[in-house]
Amino acid sequence: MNKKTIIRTFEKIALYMELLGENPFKIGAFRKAAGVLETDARSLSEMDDILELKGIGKGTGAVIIDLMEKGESDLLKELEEEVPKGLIPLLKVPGLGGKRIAKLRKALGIDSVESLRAACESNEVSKLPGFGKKTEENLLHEIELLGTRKGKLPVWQIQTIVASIEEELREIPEITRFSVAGSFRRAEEMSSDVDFIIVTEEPATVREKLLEVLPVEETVAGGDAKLSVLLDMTDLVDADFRFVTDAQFASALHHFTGSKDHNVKMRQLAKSKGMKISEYGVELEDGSVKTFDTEEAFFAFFDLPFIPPSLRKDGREIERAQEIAGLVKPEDIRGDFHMHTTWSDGGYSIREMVEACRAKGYSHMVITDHTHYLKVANGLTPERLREQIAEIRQLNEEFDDIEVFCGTEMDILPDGSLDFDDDLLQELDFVIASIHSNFNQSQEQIMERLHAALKNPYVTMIAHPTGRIVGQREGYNPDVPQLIEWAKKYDKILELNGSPHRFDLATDYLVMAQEAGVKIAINTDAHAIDQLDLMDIGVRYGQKAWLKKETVVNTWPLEQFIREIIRK
DNA sequence: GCCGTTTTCGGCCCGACTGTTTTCAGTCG
Repeated sequence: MNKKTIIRTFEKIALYMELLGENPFKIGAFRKAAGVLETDARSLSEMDDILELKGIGKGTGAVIIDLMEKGESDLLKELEEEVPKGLIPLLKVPGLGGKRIAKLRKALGIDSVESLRAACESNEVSKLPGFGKKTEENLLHEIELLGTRKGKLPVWQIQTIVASIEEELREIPEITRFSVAGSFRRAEEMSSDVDFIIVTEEPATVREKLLEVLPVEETVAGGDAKLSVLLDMTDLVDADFRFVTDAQFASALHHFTGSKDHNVKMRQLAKSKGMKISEYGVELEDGSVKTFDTEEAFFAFFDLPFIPPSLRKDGREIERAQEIAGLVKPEDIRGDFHMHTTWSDGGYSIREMVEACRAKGYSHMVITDHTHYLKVANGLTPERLREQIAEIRQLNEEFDDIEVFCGTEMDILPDGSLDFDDDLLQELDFVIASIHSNFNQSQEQIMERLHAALKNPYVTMIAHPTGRIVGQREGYNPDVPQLIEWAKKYDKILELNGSPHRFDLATDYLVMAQEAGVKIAINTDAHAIDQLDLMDIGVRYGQKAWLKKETVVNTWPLEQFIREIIRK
């Protein structure tokens, strides 16, 4: 028996109870119990007090005992016998929740999507109390759409969508200010929708203009407080716009940034002090509503530091609030150590990249073009690299406000050898090693390749260590705990590639790496000037792993960087 | 079902919108 099984059992029980239209708080109790086990870092064998945990009581405890003693849960078995499996997909139909499903089943014997479709078509549903013609039509419509609607979209796709919506919002004069909220603002890897907070005195006008300028496929809901639409932007995506007054902005932004669990925890905290949080402000004991100029002021009102959106997750961030001051912040970053130029597959010259980094106020940077194995990227031969080194050294003389270091992003070849000899590597300041080929090798082969790079005394860092593309490609499946152990042993940096396509290493691995005492570099891997701006989202992603400022080598002052990182 | 320095009963975050009602239930986020 392992923890995962217990968690899954709780979730299944909750699901079946939902289909039965059970008391939502009872359902919530099982979900909460699952969450308690999920967030506890210990393995099952390390938890001798599992029945004592807050959130585990008589009912949930009995399930755990059942699972431990018999390997199965009587409660779940009973539920599985009682509830037809065909009902489960019905929860995916928008507009259908546990109560309505239970009613449909009781009144009409609905036990699957198909039987619901038939009942709608023969107009039986609209005859039920609480249901009507419109509901029946909507259900039929949603059943048709079932499965065609896209699930969550990866952050890099959401980023493009957000940018194009923001362009439209800027053009509407009735909007005084706005902000994206929701999971994108929290730097989540995947989002199921996009949320915007809009300050306006004329919500109806703004709503009509939005419906005009956006590629609206369907209007889900529209009132004076919000507009919900389905947009057709390369993919179909749900978008929510909330209209608030200027005074309500900070509270609304906090509320619609979430996460849900974070909000619940904040509201419980307020409640314990006799106050009530809503998206419009904080209702005090005397019934008056206090609003805030900024989210900072909102948190300060509850004696909390500003909790960055990326950290707003399961509510535990509120208990860990005193750690936040020591975490890496975008403004701590002093340099970017992974970028490409026209020498390989980048779009801008070295000089243009340097100017762009100067404009960002960086004190140092590393140019890291590809190496000759990567022919598709016009990788540098040893000769061209030596020419590039000369050019960088000369260019560096021109600037006294930034230090430009010579680097490379060297391929680790399929046979485990490196693309350049040590003689050449030792002429460089900073050597990145990375895998761009033969992802389908066995884990042993992949690890041999990584080990070869880590053992090399001239290698500084492993870039995008797993090779994943968020929401699209798994990568080459390295044994990451082993990789972290080696990085520590050979004193190498592991990258958090801040490009939203990658976010590599992922959060859980970053936590492991930091705990192991491994240094992390957050880089943009920019192939163009504007991509240098990805540092911001990269850092915010890193905050999800509670990366401390000192863990992230990009925050180190130039002198420390030279002393501890640059090869002489 | 779980919880409790006001509690072992009565709460459990809060509000918008839709469609059904004729004041509100259900769903959603």
